[in-house]
Amino acid sequence: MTLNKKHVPSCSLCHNKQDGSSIFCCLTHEESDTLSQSKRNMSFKRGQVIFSEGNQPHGIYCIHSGKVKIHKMGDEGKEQIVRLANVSNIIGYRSVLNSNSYFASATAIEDTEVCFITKPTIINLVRTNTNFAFSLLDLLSDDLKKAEEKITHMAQKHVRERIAEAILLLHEAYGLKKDKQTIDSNLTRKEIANIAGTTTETSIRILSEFQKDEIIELVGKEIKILDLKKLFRTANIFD
Amino acid sequence: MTLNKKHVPSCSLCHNKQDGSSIFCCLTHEESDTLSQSKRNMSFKRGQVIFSEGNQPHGIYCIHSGKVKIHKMGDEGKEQIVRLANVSNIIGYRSVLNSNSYFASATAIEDTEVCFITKPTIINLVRTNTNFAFSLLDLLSDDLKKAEEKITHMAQKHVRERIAEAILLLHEAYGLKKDKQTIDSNLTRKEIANIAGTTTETSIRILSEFQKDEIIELVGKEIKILDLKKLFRTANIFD
DNA sequence: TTATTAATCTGACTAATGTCATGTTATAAT
DNA sequence: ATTATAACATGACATTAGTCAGATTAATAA
Repeated sequence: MTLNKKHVPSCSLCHNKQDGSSIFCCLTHEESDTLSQSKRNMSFKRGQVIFSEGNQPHGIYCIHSGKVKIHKMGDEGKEQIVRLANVSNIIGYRSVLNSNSYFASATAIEDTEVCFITKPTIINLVRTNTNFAFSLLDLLSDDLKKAEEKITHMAQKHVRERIAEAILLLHEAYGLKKDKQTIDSNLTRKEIANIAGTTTETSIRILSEFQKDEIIELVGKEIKILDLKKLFRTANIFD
Repeated sequence: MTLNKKHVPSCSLCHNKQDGSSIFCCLTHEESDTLSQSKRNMSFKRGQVIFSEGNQPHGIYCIHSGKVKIHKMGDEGKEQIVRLANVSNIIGYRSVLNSNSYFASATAIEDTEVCFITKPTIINLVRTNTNFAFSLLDLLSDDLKKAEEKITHMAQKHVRERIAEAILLLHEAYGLKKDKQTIDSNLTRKEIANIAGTTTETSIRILSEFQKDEIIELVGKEIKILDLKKLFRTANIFD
């Protein structure tokens, strides 16, 4: 990890706030400026760990560029990916808010720049800006909803459905490349397996089944979505 | 469901706040009084639905007495139990906080009295009492932590481990009867299966395996814990 | 009380998915 | 460019857990 100040604009100018989905949208100019001054910029190469399960959190990370996976270690040392984070997402906030150690790790899945905001800064914003508190409540509620949905799916769906769902998650989290077909993510078959809760072999087998069924096309490790509707049907998701 | 005013004390006197774990502990006397005046008391018989997946939430429920299961419907109509709530727990807050419809249902698993607090009251408390906001953030963070832990376990553990974990959850959520051995819950084998994400038959089979292994004793539908350590080991949980 | 339904239990069988072995193809490092 | 390592791929087999059927017991309603 390297510290750097270049290229990262002040929070008030940050282009990642433009779409209105950031929790920092509700800040006043003044608050944004304070945030800018107190934050630190960090860079992580693909594969580098941003924070680690069991460690003590000292702040939250706002992804300025790049992609990150949030993952937990299972009993037999098998990784479970519990969330995928993209540009403008914040990570590590759960542990900051209830003063536990990190219960999951975050690893850059491509070169990533983050802004690190210290815990006191966040706590202070919650105290002084009610809208910020509501944004955080909203974010957590949404994560909880998704997590409990996933519990149900993990418990009840077959691997084939879960793999389809994993591809849909990739699609939702990282979108498509300029060709408007290829998923903009370089996750390995093993990592896809670790989202769906299965083995690498099964993940490989089912992905090539999907290819045979003309739902997706595999170009190296890249995945082209040929039939999104069929993919939804395969995942058994109707909404 | 029936409305009643009897037997339920004012919020400031509520014995369920005594242990300090309630999110309402941080309220001032004045706030507690306002809360008391605005709340409504409701009773539900065993099996009655408190709120239903898909409906619009208008407030949160604080359990004054009784026990409640929070459950979602899976694709094939199979129930998944995602949380268990006991006296002093609040339910239905997730949906209130991000204005979605309920994504899960709540059903009384024994006769239950709840206090219903309207959404505006809650929103107002978040606005005016920072500690209350932090309590909610803490609660949500904790639920999210548990949920993501469960995703990992659902994905990676065998049914035997998940059933053991389900019994530990019952133990944690509802504790033991006066004999200090019998779990204080009347869930059916099917419901235990619906916590662990398996079938009724498998749940029955594995429970009697546990009995043969002298981990538990089955007395009708009641479960006596004979060897808690062994149960933890069977669940593959070490903390 | 009796009838009805729901819950528990067991066995036999089947389907789903994990495991192991092995080979090939990318990717990264020297 | 060459080697080493990780990712991808496929087959054979083993194991786990689900399905189906049928019997018994407990709980509930008429």
